Amino acid sequence: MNKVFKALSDPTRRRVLQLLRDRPMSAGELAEHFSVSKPTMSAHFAVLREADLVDASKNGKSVIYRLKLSVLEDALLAFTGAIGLELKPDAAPNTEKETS
Amino acid sequence: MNKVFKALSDPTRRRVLQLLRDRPMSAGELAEHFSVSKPTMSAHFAVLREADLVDASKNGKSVIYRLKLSVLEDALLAFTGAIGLELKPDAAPNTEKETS
DNA sequence: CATTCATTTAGATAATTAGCTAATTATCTA
DNA sequence: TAGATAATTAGCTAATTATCTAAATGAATG
Repeated sequence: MNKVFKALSDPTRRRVLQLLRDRPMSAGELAEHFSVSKPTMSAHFAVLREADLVDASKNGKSVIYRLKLSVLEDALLAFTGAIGLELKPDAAPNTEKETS
Repeated sequence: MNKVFKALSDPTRRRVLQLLRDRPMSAGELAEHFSVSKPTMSAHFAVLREADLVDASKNGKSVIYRLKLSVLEDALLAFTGAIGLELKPDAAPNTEKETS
């Protein structure tokens, strides 16, 4: 859980997660949304992978990142639960486009 | 919101919030729960104040810290909302002892 | 098979952070 | 008013972080 919160402490990384909410995206595609260098973005992706918040899979020349929503949800619920902030899952509709 | 997430990125500070969930506590009382020096704890309190996650009030020689649950809740809901993680407030039962 | 394209690794740097001890400030009490 | 007590500020260090450019890796394609 610590790694998740560390990962969330940077606005660039939070925004990456937000972008991945709609659909999986390649590293380069994600990087286009930010004004920092590719290697810097690559380092941010590594932090997100390390926290298990995203999944990376290679597709040809690209690396596709996917949001692991459940990991985020679990960490947030664990924390809010411990704090006495009873947010609870809302059988949450997922906005992502269907892959099937 | 960035300051809130920065504040939450340290386990000591998350634990402080957790302790304050039960009741307001003085700086010294809080510090007893940790194995770091008082000045270090004081710095952590400053970060939490800066993020508006706690309220500090002087009472004689002591400084009493209180959790500002709503600020935490707002930040978390703003983020989870943006991410498409529809946690929602649960009319949360507050464990804190009544002050009235 | 040499080139191009996508991404990551290496290596450097500046800024931030968490930690410490010592000193200061503010308040209470004998 | 002279301690004693609670907390913060000052000043320091070591570790981590976000950033960069240049180089390396891996995969597709002429």
